[in-house]
This record gives sequence, C-alpha cells and structure tokens, in this order.
Amino acid sequence: MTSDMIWAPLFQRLKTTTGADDRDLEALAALPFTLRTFRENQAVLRDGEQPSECCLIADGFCFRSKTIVDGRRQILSIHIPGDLPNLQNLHFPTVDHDLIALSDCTLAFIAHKALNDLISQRSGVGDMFWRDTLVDAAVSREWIVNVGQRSTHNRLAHLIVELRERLRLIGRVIDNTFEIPLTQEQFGEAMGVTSVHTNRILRELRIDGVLELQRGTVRILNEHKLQELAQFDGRYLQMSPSS
Amino acid sequence: MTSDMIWAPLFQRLKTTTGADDRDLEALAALPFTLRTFRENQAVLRDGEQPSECCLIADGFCFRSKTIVDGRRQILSIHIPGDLPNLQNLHFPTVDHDLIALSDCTLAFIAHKALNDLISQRSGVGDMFWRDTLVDAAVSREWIVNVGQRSTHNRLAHLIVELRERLRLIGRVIDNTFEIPLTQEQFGEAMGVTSVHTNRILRELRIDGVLELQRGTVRILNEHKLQELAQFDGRYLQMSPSS
DNA sequence: CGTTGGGTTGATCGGTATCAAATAGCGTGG
DNA sequence: CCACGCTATTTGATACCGATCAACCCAACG
Repeated sequence: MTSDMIWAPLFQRLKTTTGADDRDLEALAALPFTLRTFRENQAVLRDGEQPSECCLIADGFCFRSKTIVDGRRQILSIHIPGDLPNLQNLHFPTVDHDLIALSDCTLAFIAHKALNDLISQRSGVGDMFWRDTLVDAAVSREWIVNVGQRSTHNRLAHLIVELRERLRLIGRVIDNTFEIPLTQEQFGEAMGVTSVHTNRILRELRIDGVLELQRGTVRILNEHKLQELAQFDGRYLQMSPSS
Repeated sequence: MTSDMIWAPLFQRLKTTTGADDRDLEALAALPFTLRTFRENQAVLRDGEQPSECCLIADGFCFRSKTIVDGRRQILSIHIPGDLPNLQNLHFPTVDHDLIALSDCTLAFIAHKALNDLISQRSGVGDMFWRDTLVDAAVSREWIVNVGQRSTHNRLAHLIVELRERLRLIGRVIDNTFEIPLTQEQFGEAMGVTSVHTNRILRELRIDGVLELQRGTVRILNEHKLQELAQFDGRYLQMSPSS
C-alpha cells in the first residue's frame, strides 16, 4: 500500500466537502504515520483509553459503538476509508465509546504531537479538521432522527443511501452496487432494532425490488423506490464545497 | 442584562470543560454583539438559512430539531444559557435543521467576521470553539444511544440527568430542582415517543417517587432510583478540565 | 466432514402508537 | 371577577409493530 493510496480517500473527501487548500494537503501527506492492521471485530480503541495518536482508515471499515449496562449495543457511526474516527482525541484525551474494526482493516496512526505541530503552523489544517468533526456531528444528528422518528423501512433505506453517498465520494460505488460488510445484526444495532427484525425488513425490500443485501454487498435495484423510502436530504454531509 | 451576565454561563462552561485561558475569555468578552429576544416557539434559525452570525444563549432555552416529510419531528439537542448552538455555521454556511426557542429567550448574536478575526489572532479561541463542537457531537452520540437502545423509562431518566448536570454547571439547580420548560410532547420528541406515552412514563416515575415534573420544573425525589434508571456516565460531557 | 456464524422463518408477548375523550391550567377580554 | 378558548395533561380502549424465544437452514472453512 503506497502512501498515495493511504491519503487519497481523505483528500478526496476534504476537497469535496470543504474545498481544501493543496498546500495544506501536501503538508498533511508529509506527516509520519504508522500502519497497523486489525482483524474483523477487533477493537481499535476501547472506551476509556487515552490514545496518543489519531487514526486514518486506509483500508477497510470500522464503527463506533456504545454498550449499555444490560449488554445492548448501539452503533454510533460507520467509518470508511478516508475517515478520521478519533479526531476528538486531539482535544479530549479519553475516548467515550468503542471503535471496532468492521472488517479486516488497515489504519494509519498519526501522533497527536505531529498533528498539533502542523495545525499550529498551518491554521488551514486545523480548520479542515474542525470542519471534519462538524460533519461528523451533523451525521450523528441525522442518526438521531433516523432511530427516533423514521419507520424501520425508511430507517434502513436512509442508512443505505447515506452509506452509498459517502462511498460514492471515494469511488466505491459501481453500478449502484457497493460493499459494506455489515451483518444484519450490525445493521440492526445501527438502527436500534433486532437482527430478526432487520432480516424481515430486508426481505420486504428484496421482495419489493428495492435492494438486495448479500454478504456485505448492497445492490440497489430500484433507485426511485429507495429514494421514496429514504427521503434522503444529503445536505448534512456537506458534499459540495461551500454548500 | 449586563454584558457580564451574558458571558458568564459560557465562560463557566468553557473553564470547567476545557480549562480556558483567561486572556482568551477576555478577548471573547470584548467582542461586539447584538441582543435579540425570541418568543416561545419562535424560530431562531430555519433549515436552509445562511446566518452571518453565531448566537449565544444569554437567557432562556432553545432546541434544535428536524422535521421529516410525514410531519414527525425529532428534537436533536436542548440548549441552555451559555450554549453556542450554531457554531457550525462558522464553517458551513447553511443550517441543516431548525433552531427554535423553547421559552422566551434572549440571544446574543456575534458576527462571523468578528469571531473569525479573533480566532485568527488567538488560536486558543478557535481551539475552545472546536472543543465546544466536539462536546456537542459527543452529546449527539449519547442521544443516539438513548433513542436507539434504552427503554423509555431509562431514556427519560437519562435525559433528565443530562439536563441536570449541564444546568448544575451554570448554577441552575437548587435542592435537586431545576427549570427546563419542555412540555411532555417535547420530551417525547426528544426521546422518539409520543406525548401520551411520555405522560405515562412520567406518571410511573412520579408514583415510584423518582421525580416530579410540573410546568417545566423538574424535582428529583429519589436520587438513587434516578441513577439506577439513568445509568448515567457523564464523561461525554467533558465536565472536568483535561478529563 | 463437523463446526460455526450468519441468515431465515414461525409463534407469541409486550410495549407503544393511535384514536378518542375528559380534565386541568392559563391568558385574554368582557 | 367570570367566561371563554387555547393548550397541556391525563386516562382509556384498541391495534400493531417489533422483541423475544425457538428452531432450522445454509455456506464457509478448518
């Protein structure tokens, strides 16, 4: 894996969502990092840890989650290549949730010190990161709406469309088909329903010809029906510079 | 309302959660602002607007919300004096949700230009604001857990405790009693349940001697039972410097 | 092969929405 | 001061969504 491949998805995203300055990106790409690989289901960060580095997803997928006392688990966000899932630890030492590898994945770890030095030299880098955390927050708010108000069919459709839009930005959607290695149980944990119920919703969507999900591959069969269910307004993803 | 009263709750929060530098706070307090008052239920910002100012809640309460196509509304966050509910517009021009006055309230509007100038002069101010948005994001994640996984009793208890902790920080809790002018319907919209169901949960909590809610006044009757229900872990609020 | 983890289906139960109606509290104007 | 109207709260009856429990299927893999 070349350094180029590691930075490309992040740069793609930063350029599209925030109109990044090329010099800032060059400076970023010059930062030293350490690659580490994780296996499916392995914890990258655990609730309570105090990491001294931020990580960039170079390849594979991760998710944030919180587990409550009775053992129920909520997935808080899904992270794809190019995401920086723990930028918040630049400011707050302790992570307040788990970060877990959804698939085997490769993460680039960048020392807080190196990042902070760069940010103090180039304020544009800090601004980009701040914007990144703002989009992250906007996604979380949309997820509150998803689990709080939408019917489970709409909920699943919305989640699928969000993932597709984000994956499309990094070139991971081909023929309305994309890989997202979530099990039905994990889809359920992201939506606040059980895996059994997720299974039934998926069956209905399949029967209605909306979409198919097979071993982590989502295939959209009827874009119109999907949109109707998802009622997706992607502005919160900030996918055009200065939107 | 003196300038002191307007800034005090924000400074209280910034000092407690992020260990703010006094010079940064002085510089902040020197910023020009315009006071505007809003009536209960009046929109401060509407989805799609492009404000040129950020607002600070000087007095009263607001909430963020999103309304989906079928008319259902989700409350995304509740804002109390000292909160900066639209800092995100410093970076992204368009608001992607509504900001509505929960009670009659007074807001101080500070021009983006003035804020950006100050941030570029004093990077510590930018850092404080970034941290503020990070806490905001952490609260949103906790709300995802709340609506996604907790039983409605636990959900209400958790929401109550979160509000109490935040209000306590700005000196608004006396004898385990505090004002938060949410109707039962609005509690429901924050939790993803109907007002009828909220009413029934409240009745049970009242009968069990946990808490009382009357016209916007919450009185905690049994702290132990409340804690047991809420299972509240307040780390996400970052209420001690360098936690 | 046997084992295992995910997926699928069925039966039943409980929690919440929904619909409806009565009650209580509050602000306004007569 | 009272009458009125509006809104919030409260309660009841019923329907339905989704959880739970249980079983079985299936493909991947050691």
